[in-house]
Amino acid sequence: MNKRDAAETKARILTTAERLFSEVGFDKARVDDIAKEAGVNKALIYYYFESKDEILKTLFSNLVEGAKRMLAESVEKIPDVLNEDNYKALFDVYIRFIMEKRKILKVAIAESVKESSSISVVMELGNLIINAEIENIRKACELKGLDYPEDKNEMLVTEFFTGLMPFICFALFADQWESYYHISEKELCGYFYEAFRKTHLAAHLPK
Amino acid sequence: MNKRDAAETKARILTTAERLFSEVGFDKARVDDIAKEAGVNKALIYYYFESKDEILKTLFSNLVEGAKRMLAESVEKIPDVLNEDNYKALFDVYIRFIMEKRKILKVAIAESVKESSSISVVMELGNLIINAEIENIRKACELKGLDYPEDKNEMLVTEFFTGLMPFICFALFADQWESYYHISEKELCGYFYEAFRKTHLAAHLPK
Amino acid sequence: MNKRDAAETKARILTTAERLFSEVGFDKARVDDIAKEAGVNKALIYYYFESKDEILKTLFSNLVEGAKRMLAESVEKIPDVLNEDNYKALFDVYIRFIMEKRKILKVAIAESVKESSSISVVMELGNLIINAEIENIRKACELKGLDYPEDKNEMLVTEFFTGLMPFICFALFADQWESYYHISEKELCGYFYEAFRKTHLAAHLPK
Amino acid sequence: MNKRDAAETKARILTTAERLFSEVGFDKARVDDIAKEAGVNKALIYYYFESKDEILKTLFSNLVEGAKRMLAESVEKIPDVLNEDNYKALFDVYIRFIMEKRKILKVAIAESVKESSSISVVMELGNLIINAEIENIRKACELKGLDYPEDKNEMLVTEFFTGLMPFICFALFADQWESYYHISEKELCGYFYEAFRKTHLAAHLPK
DNA sequence: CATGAATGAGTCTTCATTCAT
DNA sequence: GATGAATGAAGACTCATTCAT
Repeated sequence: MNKRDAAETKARILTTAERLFSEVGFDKARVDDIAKEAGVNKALIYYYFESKDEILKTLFSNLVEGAKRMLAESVEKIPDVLNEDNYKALFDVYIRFIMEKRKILKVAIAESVKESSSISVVMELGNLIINAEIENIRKACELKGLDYPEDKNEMLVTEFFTGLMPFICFALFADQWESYYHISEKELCGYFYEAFRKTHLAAHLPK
Repeated sequence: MNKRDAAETKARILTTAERLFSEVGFDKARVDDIAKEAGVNKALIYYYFESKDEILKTLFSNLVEGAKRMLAESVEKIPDVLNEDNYKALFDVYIRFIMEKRKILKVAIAESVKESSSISVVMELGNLIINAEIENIRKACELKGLDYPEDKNEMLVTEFFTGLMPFICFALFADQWESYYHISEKELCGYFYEAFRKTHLAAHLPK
Repeated sequence: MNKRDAAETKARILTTAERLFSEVGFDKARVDDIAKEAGVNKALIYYYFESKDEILKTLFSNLVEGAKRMLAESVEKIPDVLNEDNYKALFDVYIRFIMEKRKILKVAIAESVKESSSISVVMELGNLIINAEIENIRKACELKGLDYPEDKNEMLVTEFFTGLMPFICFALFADQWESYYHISEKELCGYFYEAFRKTHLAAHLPK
Repeated sequence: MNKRDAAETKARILTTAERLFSEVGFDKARVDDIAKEAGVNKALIYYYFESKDEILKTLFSNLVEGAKRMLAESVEKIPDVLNEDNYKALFDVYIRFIMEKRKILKVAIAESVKESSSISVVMELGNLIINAEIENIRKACELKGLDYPEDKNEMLVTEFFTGLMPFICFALFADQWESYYHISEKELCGYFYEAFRKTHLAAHLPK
């Protein structure tokens, strides 16, 4: 096999692992099943990864890298986030990102909640995103000549718990919500934007 | 041993299981360890519970029962939730509940995120709480002679994703937050109230 | 099962492990096979022993204990070892001990030769035996009014490499020798005593 | 690569395997590690050797060939072994050989002790050496006009268990002995010669 | 109620060996 | 000769659960 194929094989292992981890949880996912469903020999998994743990770490660091890329792109494209159209554009970028990563996000939440995970991915990822967001807001305020809220801590808390977390929870529970309340993803997403706009955006706008 | 002790033993098993489940996750928690740390013989656990799964189910249904009790009490004590003082009182009730149950909530989230859990506890619990909340708001609007928002779906989405989820995530990540950002639980809680008030309450109040 | 049986089970595991370790070597011996041949469930082995390694350690410490007991008894029963009849009696005690322990001795040698084994059992066991032997000689010299050899190091070397090692190697290779040179164990043992007497005892006797 | 390099590669594999086998034992030594430490691709090992077993066999047959060479040379150079100076010279030849081969000797002993090894290297090597030795003695007796001991079996036993085995055990345990009793290799070797001379040579000399 | 002993079905990981290029 | 990728067959250890007393 040439390098192209080798990379593809490794990627297939990662994708399969991600799916299985999210479906049954990291601990219950069997390396045997990853191998079977990825169509590779089990030992090959250990040729590419040191352990089941390392697969997870790789997935997590891919997630963080993805977030960094997403943030860099969005900061470039969307200038004034306090303008409502732009806000919607940013919302869409986030939603797309979060829905694309929903599988690994489920795993990230489940694992981050455990005591062992010293610095959990969720904290790492969260810190990244809320700081970017705060920077967005700072720049928008500057642009608009608005007062920039001075309390960094309060901003962090606001962005994390009432900004980011609703998003992540949306990724976590959108599908269950849809079947529980018999509503389509599109509708749900619409409602969610409304809810988010009225609560989170509102808090950022000048009264 | 008399019934007093038996009940106490069973409770000790549950408390220990809850702690271990939250510390390492349900799947990684070992019945052996529950036994050891609860100071009972492993076989005794199987005398009281059919299986490890049943322990979890018991914990989950205790959680739901607790939520029902909390909601019933709060509805009784706090009439107009759109009044800010009352809102703070309700916030405190919720925070106390959620922080008291943080351990089992971690497990609930981790398990609910899996595909297997057909009707996840989080959806069940969420449904309970957001409906109570909506009823609270309805009554407050009635009391105040305000227009009651007609779109039930939007309210549900709002309450779940921007109301309840921040709370639950607070329970999930408060401790990690504290050590990550070097801030005390009390301060964090203060910031969280501010954030919550500015986003969520704001959305409910007439402009 | 009562304590009698439990102890018996544990002993059966040890005996079977000892046999398998000596037959195929520690590394190639399978825990599965120990279980099967001891007639116990594999998991039970891990109920009694932490690991395959711990089984080996137990066997080794039993060997050392056995040696201590043997030495204590022989020192009590046999006073003047430089008297030839007594020397033969001591030889018989050693031969019996070494042949009884030949299985675990094979494992001990094979493992002690590896670099990992910081303080190898063979050194530990050897030290025990050669010091006892030196003490025997010292007492015999005293009894007889003979000069006691003053160089401790030379005595240690002599006892270890030309006293103990031939014995241990006898335990290691007696069976192979018998089939290679078509000679019975009894004959071989007779020749070995002669050889030992002429070399080792001779060196201790006054010229 | 030309033949020079190929031979050198093969030799490097053998040397590395010998070292690893002696350090951790044949069974625990991994072909992967041999490859890595020899700086060759793992598959290349299988180009030169049929299997891991064949590597060991090659090492063992090299050992036997080396022994034959050593014996042939010593028989040529050293005529009367019962003369003490010559005896010392022979001792030195043996010691040099045995110390040079100590690594593979450790493996040989560890493997020979197992039941599987039908005709163990140690028996083969031993037979070679003790027969040469007996022939040495026979010639020396003839030369000196001494009676040559008639019992072949007793001679074999003597040479093997009290002559060869102390030497081999010296190779096996010299390093452990040095660190255990805090003594240099040179000192140890001196003591060993004394011990050997007083026990083994003594038995061969006319009283 | 309580316990020490026992078990079946996993579950991760390893490793000698081979294949394709 | 040389190599990266791939594989089958194990192997140590685990764990929820049950049994006998």
